[in-house]
Amino acid sequence: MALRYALLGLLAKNEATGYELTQQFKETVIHFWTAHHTQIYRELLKMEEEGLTQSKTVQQNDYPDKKIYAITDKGFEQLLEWMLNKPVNAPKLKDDLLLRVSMFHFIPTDKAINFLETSKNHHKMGLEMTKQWSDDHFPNGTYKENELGEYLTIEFALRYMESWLSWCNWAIKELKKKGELEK
Amino acid sequence: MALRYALLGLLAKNEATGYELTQQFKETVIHFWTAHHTQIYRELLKMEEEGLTQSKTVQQNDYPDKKIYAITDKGFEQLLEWMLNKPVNAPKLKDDLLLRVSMFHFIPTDKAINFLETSKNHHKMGLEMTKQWSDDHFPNGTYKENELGEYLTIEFALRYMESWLSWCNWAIKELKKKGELEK
DNA sequence: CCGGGCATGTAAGGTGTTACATGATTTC
DNA sequence: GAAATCATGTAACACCTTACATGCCCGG
Repeated sequence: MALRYALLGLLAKNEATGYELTQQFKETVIHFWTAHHTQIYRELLKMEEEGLTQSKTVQQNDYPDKKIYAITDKGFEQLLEWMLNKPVNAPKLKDDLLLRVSMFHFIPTDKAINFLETSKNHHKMGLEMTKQWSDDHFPNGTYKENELGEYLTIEFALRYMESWLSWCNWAIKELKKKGELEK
Repeated sequence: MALRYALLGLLAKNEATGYELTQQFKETVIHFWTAHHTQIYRELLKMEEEGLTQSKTVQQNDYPDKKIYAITDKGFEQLLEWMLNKPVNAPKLKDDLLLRVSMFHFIPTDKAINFLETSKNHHKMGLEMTKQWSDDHFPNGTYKENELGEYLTIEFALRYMESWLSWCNWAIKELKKKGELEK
């Protein structure tokens, strides 16, 4: 059900196509919620059936036709009802890399270090890009009224990645310490 | 497929029942992978069929019978094959609270602060419990050979929760600042 | 006497992933 | 000449969640 509210939240700010919503997911929502485009399109169809959104199809000459979705009053009501009155579920993480880390005692120390170095680079790039995005959208820490949510969650994402990197450096040090002892 | 490897990883350390594996998930794995007991039982059945585990049933007088699973050589081979040669998937987070935070501009500031205060308490308790667990299992930062993975991932969990708390305090301050301006 | 722990599971439904399909235009 | 972008979706399958079921023991 939560994907639905994520989409309604975005549509409450601006009408958009499924494609645009997918892009927005990749830019900002991905830091706390993941979804594929196939899932987004499916959910948009269901919401339209239930009267939470309304769409208009726009013909284009050079590109495929597009379908612009807008939230309805009923949709916004249900969004607020969920936000204010539904229980907050516990967060769920699925981290493939950490799962491997939890079994590092089964593999050679140098391979373990390798995994962490690769992951460190990914997170470094992610941090750089998110920082850039944040600077572009909130110059000097200023934000518009309807950007409060984004402003708060992007800061979360930045801190999360920084904390990841610092943990990663610590873990690499621990493994190198262990590697030295093995020689 | 990853749940399977999480279970094999635990079984490679100690044979265990589905129930015990569920407990272990709640204690340590939950910091980077979530699974319900129903999923765990089903996966154990499938793995047995494929010869990755072997089980023996133990009769008990006061409690229900239990089924103790052990990893097979084939199971351990496949675990290593996955660890070393399969691509590492991107991490996936689903955080209901952050999803709401991303829409805080739709609700009154005091309600938003309330959400954060509640969540802060949850994370505080989680941090306390995890700290306790960590101190019990790794006194003075010492760990046994086959505990390396747990040692590294528990440190991750501690840092994650600390970073969460510090973000939460920052966000509450931002909201209070905003609340003042609105008066 | 009620709730929680012990211990296992089935069944139904909801959510997520992967592969495929279309087809023009722009960029390397 | 190949790949990416725009834009939408279907179908099949894999995975996850929720509700239900059993039944005894122990502590408050």
